[in-house]
Amino acid sequence: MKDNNDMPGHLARRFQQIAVAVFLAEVEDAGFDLTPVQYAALATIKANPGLDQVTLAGLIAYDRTTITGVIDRLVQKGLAERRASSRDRRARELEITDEGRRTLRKITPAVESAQRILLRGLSAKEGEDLMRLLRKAIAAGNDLSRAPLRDLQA
Amino acid sequence: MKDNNDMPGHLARRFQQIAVAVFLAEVEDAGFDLTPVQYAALATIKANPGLDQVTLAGLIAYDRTTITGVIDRLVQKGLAERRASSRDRRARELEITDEGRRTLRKITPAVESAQRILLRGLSAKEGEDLMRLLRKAIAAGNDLSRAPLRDLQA
DNA sequence: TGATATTGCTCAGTATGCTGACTATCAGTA
DNA sequence: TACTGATAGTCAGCATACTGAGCAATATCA
Repeated sequence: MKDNNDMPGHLARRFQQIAVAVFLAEVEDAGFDLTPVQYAALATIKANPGLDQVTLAGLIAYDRTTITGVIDRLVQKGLAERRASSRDRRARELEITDEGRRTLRKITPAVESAQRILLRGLSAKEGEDLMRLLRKAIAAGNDLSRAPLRDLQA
Repeated sequence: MKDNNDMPGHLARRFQQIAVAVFLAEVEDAGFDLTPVQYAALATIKANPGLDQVTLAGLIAYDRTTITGVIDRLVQKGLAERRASSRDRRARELEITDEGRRTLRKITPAVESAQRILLRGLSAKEGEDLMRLLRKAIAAGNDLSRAPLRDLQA
């Protein structure tokens, strides 16, 4: 009888569950209200000004139907803006606002703290190993989900 | 500038995303309609007949408010039964049905296949290492989520 | 025993994440 | 240029996850 602890799928779920909880706790302690998903989206918008939603989704491996709601909430919080593209009238160009920039800057220590806490049971080397193995497994399975990671086409 | 790939939290999300996609695909190929969460709950009910919902939630680290809907769906599919406890009238005792037992038996190869696919980018040793490191990180962070893993009190 | 705390469960509300369908638009080609 | 297929975005619907509140029942202890 296989135990849950022998199932990588179950370990994946647990690890993610803890990651989200730690992130939210650290960010709230810092006085902010931002989810891991919203943070990743905002940071990626900042790094790629004017990108469209599909490109953003590809860069962080979100489903295109999920990103709609995430951006809705970033816009509602005044952290990002969505405007029609002049080149392609189907597309929306995304920009970070000054408020979004400020928030990102101030929230960074909490985000980094969350990453440390998530690995607190491991030595530095073990943490590196875990990340390396996760990256490798993820790369091999990238195309198995509906929302694979995609590079910038540039 | 820290890349997403250097954030264990982001890797956790991607790994879990792929794990769910692989599980659902394998199970559907086998002709069944069961989510990873439903599978874990059903298998745990089978292994611990008559357990109550809070205990079940603790054994698989689900939130108590999440388990309600999961069990609803297992009951609706005819795979499990929920009955009032005679010892404690607040509690519900959970049982697997014959249909549930049959489903579990027939679905096992697909579930095991999903676990293999999830690690297909890794060697056997790397897969073992990944699981060991995940277990260690999870153990250290167990109490950081609202739904920690709990042992049977017996 | 009676007041208080705790526990098992449910519900409303919010945020992912997905499937599948739909509209508007664009791109390529006959 | 008219047709065809692909693409960007949205929406409805379903299944986790969680917060916080509430109800009923049990446990505890003065």
